[in-house]
Amino acid sequence: MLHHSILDTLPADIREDALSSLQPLQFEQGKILFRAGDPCQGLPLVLKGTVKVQMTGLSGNSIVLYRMGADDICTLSIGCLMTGDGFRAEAVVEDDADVFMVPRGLFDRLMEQSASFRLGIMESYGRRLNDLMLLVEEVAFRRMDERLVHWLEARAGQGEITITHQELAVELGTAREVVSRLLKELERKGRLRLSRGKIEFTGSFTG
Amino acid sequence: MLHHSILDTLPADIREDALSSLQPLQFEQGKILFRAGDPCQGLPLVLKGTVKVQMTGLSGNSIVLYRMGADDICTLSIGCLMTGDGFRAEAVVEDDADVFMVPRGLFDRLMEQSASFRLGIMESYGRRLNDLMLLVEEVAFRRMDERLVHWLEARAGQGEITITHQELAVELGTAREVVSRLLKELERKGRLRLSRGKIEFTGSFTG
DNA sequence: ACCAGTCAGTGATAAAGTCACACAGGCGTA
DNA sequence: TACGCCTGTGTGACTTTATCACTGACTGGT
Repeated sequence: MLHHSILDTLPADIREDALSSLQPLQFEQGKILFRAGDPCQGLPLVLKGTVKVQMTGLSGNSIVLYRMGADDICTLSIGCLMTGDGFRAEAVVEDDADVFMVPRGLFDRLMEQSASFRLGIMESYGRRLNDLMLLVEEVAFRRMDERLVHWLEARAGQGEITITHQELAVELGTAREVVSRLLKELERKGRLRLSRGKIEFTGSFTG
Repeated sequence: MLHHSILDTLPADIREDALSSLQPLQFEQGKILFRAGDPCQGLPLVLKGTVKVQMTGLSGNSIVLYRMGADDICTLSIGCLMTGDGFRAEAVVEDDADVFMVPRGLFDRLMEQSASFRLGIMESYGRRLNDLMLLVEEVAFRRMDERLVHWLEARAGQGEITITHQELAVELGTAREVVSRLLKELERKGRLRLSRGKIEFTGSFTG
């Protein structure tokens, strides 16, 4: 259970070394893994749960940049770990999470000694860059109503979701009023039903 | 002159090995280093010149994601190199550029053998992630007139710049008409003078 | 001088962001 | 129970940005 696949392929001796110095840290939903400005304590390997990474602009508005799930690596931390700069984003635990915090020294050792570790890190970086590039494209050129419907469709499985309009606005990087109006429009069309802090999907939603 | 600082700090023997297998490639202004969909041939180390990386959305609109200058590394390529996926963006040479193309095998060897090379790669990745995060914030929350003025101010030193409204629109990820209108507004205020393919700044621009 | 291609300007309209405010639901306390 | 308080939602008015459609201006080649 408490296990991360980037450690799986390590040679046995190195893995022993790594695992012996790592304790899983537990974070409850809502906890902040790190805030903007915090120095980096180590490279978080997510074992379980989900964590969202969001940033707040000078305007005070926020936007979710990406999320991490089980087996993910918080690649963003590596840069901060190397340069000593503070984070520019914050990470919020969405579902109770277990995390290995890999300190700088161990990270350096693993990078030196394991080709598979290096590969895992490089792949993670690549994915993150890709995510961000796609996000830029989406924010710059896609229509908000489409983005909203797309976001909802990806989560409509359960029949309903618990989220406020404000939180949804941060997901999409827009204003609360815009979300309220677009949702109201969808309700008028009969695709969902709204109540305080909750969105219920009607059968016709995905269709 | 033809030199990249990530290779400087390599141990002498490794550096010999690397330099002996690398030929600088020359690209003229306007040349495409890679296009969306292209497979990755190697990791480009930029020795000289500047290269901009931009992507085109499904809508057909484009936006410049970041630029690379002398001593920069095209970190985006690493992910493609690892996974074998094609690029999702394209790289266009802005000022005549010289580039070392580091093939997969050499890259792996350098990552294995040199801590300073690893550090350089990690730092480059960190910077790129940061750039993209800031870009997301800018695109999502900043006003277009401010962004345009900011872009112009950063280049107003020469007194005039040669660029079309369409190219400027790609820089900012907006439509050509929007740029035309905002520029016209600035001209009315006396901050610059417009002519075909050129923008001249008046003394009052930066003030 | 003419033509084709590129570049720039602009009106009309739609989409999205901002500001201001009203009201509703839920919760604790007098 | 009644009152206030906080959070969440709805909406009008207005500004900014995006999109569509079209016009005309500049440039280089024949």
